[in-house]
Amino acid sequence: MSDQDFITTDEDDYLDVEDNSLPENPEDFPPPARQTTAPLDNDDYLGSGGFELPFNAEDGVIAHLIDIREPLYNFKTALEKRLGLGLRDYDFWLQDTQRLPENTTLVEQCVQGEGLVQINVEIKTDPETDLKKINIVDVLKPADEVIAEATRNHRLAQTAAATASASATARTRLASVASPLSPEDDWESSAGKLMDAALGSEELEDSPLSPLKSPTGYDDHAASGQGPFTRWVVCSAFRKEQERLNIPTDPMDWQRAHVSHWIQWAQAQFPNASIDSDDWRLDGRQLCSLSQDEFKRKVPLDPSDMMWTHVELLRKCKFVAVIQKSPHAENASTKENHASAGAAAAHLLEPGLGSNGALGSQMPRKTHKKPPVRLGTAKFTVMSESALGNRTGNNGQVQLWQFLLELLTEKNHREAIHWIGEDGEFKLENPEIVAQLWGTRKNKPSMNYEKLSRALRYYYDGDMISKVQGKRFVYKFVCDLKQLIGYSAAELNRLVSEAEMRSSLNTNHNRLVM
DNA sequence: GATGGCCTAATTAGGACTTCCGGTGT
DNA sequence: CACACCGGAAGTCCTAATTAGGCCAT
Repeated sequence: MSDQDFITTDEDDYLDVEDNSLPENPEDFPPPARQTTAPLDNDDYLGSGGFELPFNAEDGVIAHLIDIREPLYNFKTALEKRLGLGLRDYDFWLQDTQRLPENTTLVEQCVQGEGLVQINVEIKTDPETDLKKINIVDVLKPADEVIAEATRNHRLAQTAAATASASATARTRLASVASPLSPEDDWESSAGKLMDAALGSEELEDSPLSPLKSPTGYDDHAASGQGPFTRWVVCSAFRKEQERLNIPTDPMDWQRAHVSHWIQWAQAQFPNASIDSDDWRLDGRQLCSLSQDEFKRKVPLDPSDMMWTHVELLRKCKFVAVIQKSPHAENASTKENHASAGAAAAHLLEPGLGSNGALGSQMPRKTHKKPPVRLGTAKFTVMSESALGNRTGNNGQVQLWQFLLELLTEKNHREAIHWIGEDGEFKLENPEIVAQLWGTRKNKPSMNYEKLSRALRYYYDGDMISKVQGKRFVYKFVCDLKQLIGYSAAELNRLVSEAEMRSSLNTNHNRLVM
């Protein structure tokens, strides 16, 4: 692994489709360990078990560098040393959902590769269950320079400890980027992340949907689309090919011909990797069970493990990912495409293009010559390619349709706005509440439904949202949500309904227990 | 002194609304 | 008559791209 940006594990609040599946709302999400976190200092040095990173007092998250091949009990020991606490009664939890045996390693928890990763944890006692948890909220792949600096600081600290006093500290100043790894990239949760990504809310820190944030500054980079790491995006071109050729979403179900088709595509996509298609006469099952060693034998030359990462995303997340091009490259490619004949249609399929290509061109607006609908910068790492913003306009700013989608994927806003049926229709059950929420998000306190509806009417000329005639407060997403964010309206509706149902069941269960 | 590279600040362009308002339909 | 809805017009806010100017090295 190198400076690669995997699917971030945080902020799965819209669609955590895993076992609990669905959008966990802010109030459902375990709060930062502020109240229950043991008092911590910021003295950083520690001996074995990794390197310390700054403790984020703001949200109670402790960042720590550790070799992912080390068993978790080593990490616990390191934490005990660092915090001066006994953590014997504490168990490791992954994002509050899955308990991890401490004799296992992160590698066993689906984090592939080797070397140092940054683990963000919170020490807490679950107020409901009284379980004592070392809750892993994030596993991040630090940039090389972060590791180098941590190592350097570690050595400095050791020297200081040896020469000065036992209290010598080496304060690491690691405000640089880290690349999130996913410790549990099953398909559904990843898909949920795609959803998050596509929604692309920019208000990472302020958003109530963002209970977690990286103490490393990753998010800033992610939000700005810059930073020394790679963004992976779902390749919409391949997705269309999949649909056209009936290639199953799950690579496990691929036949040899599908794998063959994919590897030929990959050859073009990863020209620097030594891919010999003859080595890939496999079916999907074989592909998915490929070990890293076997992969390396097939692809001995794989700069920055790009191809390997791609394969991992394919196997674990069930999507074909490509590297997001830089805005400049993106723009250049857009220009090239526009310059070429038939570009308008062709560039929709071209990887790395901004959504203006995919969406905007379809959505002219009367009052503006240019396409009205564009996604802002996504706060997440893996996103639907077509959902990426371009380099102009409101990049980084949430758009109304995104915001509405966001609300529509949260069960706790169903009283204000909810899906109707399976065709993308939705109703503002309480338009003024929705308007207020929108106004809050945009820092427009005087926002009301009248103004919000005007903004919605600007969408009518495009292919994003239309009005459902004759139904009060009912609008409809007329765009291809499946293509855009990976979920159709029907699926979103179903998922949110399920989440709500589960939530009410849990509530009832808790009532019974109490 | 001329040229080129780099950096930074100012300007410009454009997108996505926001605000206001007159009008229509139910 | 109330209210949802429509759409024109002007303005605001934001981001990204472009341009201008200063500094420095060659």
